[in-house]
Amino acid sequence: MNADRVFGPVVNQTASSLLAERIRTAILDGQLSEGTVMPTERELAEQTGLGRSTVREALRLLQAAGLITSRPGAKGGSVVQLPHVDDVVRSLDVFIRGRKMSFASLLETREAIEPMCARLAARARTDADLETLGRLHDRMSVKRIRQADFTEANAAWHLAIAEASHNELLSAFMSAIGRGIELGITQSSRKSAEVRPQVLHAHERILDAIRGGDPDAAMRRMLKHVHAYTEQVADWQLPDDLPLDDD
Amino acid sequence: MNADRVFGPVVNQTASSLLAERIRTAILDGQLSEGTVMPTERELAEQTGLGRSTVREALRLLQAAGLITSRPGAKGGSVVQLPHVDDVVRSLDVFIRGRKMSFASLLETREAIEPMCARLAARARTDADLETLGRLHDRMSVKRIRQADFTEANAAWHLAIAEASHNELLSAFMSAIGRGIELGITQSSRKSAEVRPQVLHAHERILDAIRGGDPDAAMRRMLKHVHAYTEQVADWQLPDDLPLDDD
DNA sequence: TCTGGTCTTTTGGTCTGACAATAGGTCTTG
DNA sequence: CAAGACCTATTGTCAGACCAAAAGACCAGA
Repeated sequence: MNADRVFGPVVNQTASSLLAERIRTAILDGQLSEGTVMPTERELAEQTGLGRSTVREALRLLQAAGLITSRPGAKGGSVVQLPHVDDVVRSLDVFIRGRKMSFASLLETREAIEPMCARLAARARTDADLETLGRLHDRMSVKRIRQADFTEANAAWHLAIAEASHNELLSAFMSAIGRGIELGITQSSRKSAEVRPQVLHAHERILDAIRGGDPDAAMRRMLKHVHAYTEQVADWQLPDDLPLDDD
Repeated sequence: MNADRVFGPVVNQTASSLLAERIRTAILDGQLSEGTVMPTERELAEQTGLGRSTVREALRLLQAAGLITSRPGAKGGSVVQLPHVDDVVRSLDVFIRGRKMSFASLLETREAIEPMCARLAARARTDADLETLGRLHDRMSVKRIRQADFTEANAAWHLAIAEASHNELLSAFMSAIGRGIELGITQSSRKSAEVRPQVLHAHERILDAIRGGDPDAAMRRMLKHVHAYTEQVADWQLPDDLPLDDD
């Protein structure tokens, strides 16, 4: 019998991370529900036998994960909360920027996610969703709109599609990559003004399918739309002068 | 003029979170590259004019985001590191579990992501990827395999597909939802043994397409596979007795 | 009665100084 | 020259103090 690699490395957790882990699992297992106010730091220190600063470091760990918020003052304290979309978006943003993920990877990911968003939106969209989408479409349709405004409204439109899917996970993914995509587009879109009519037309057709409750058409048209855009970007980036970053 | 709601809430950031934010942007902007050892806590305290405990809380905030690790001892200190896949997976896991996302949402998300993974894998797969996939497939093909082992190997196979796409973001997404999917499957798969031959056959056809470098076929077959599975699960859950959780 | 101050109390936020635990380097000694 | 003792720098933890903020009680004056 081979006895190599039987024992993994011993890590020696810190007290603060152990306490944070205990509280985290308590929250995720439902023992501490949203809105519950935790004991005061001094009480926690007493209960756990740790110092107050150690307890505070554990709370910072949880705060960074979006699982608690702390407020000073009477009736203050650390309040349990469910992780908000913003928290996961920030985490993904750090990952994307930290790993310097390529624009192409982001476009690939979008091409995977958005058609499904459109598909689900065609089923789950509410009247409020349709109203938001219509308003954003109008904002994009303004004649002689400035490029920055167009790009921003475009990003908002795509995000609104994701939210109309009423799948929190997919819309969180879209929020996370949307930022990077928008940034990449503004860097490589000096000639994108000429494709605006096509973009608007594609959006209209997608919106029609979603309004009409036709999941298959919505998905198909969205796939075509984002795929065309990906190809377009590849066209711009390959033949032209390559230095795109200008800040 | 209406003067209501002109002023939003004032937040009053803490010193520790401000410092953490400064360091975070320094890291993401590349001013602090991976492997850099930060100044000691006492130095940071002196440089910033803050107390050491405040500096430490800022470091815990960054540690939770996976941007630094700290080690005691001489030549120790806080070392800058890029966020690892595990960090973003943990964040997503907290989100999924905390928000109690439905099994259906996870399946929808998988249905969006995995076909694209298969598509990209058909282009980017290495020999090592193919070898891993083959080995996992063999593990699943063992006759009279126990259900738990089958489910686990199945999850590993799907994850390996995502990794073969060589798109870090997509494979991170798959890791994150894989856990929840596996859990949901074990809860609703008392009769899933009967579909094993179909699963194995679908996997073989997908693998063939990936080996042959046929992105369209790989994507199409994967879509069919996961979609069929989703329908299957819906069939199981609707007509049968509903109480599925047994722990 | 209502509005705005002022005090009190409770709580998180920060600072200081100390010691423990750890891990790398150095020196001693067989 | 190698094994172990010692040294030292650094994070981990603790205790105690004070500051800052927030909520409620109380009060004064229009």
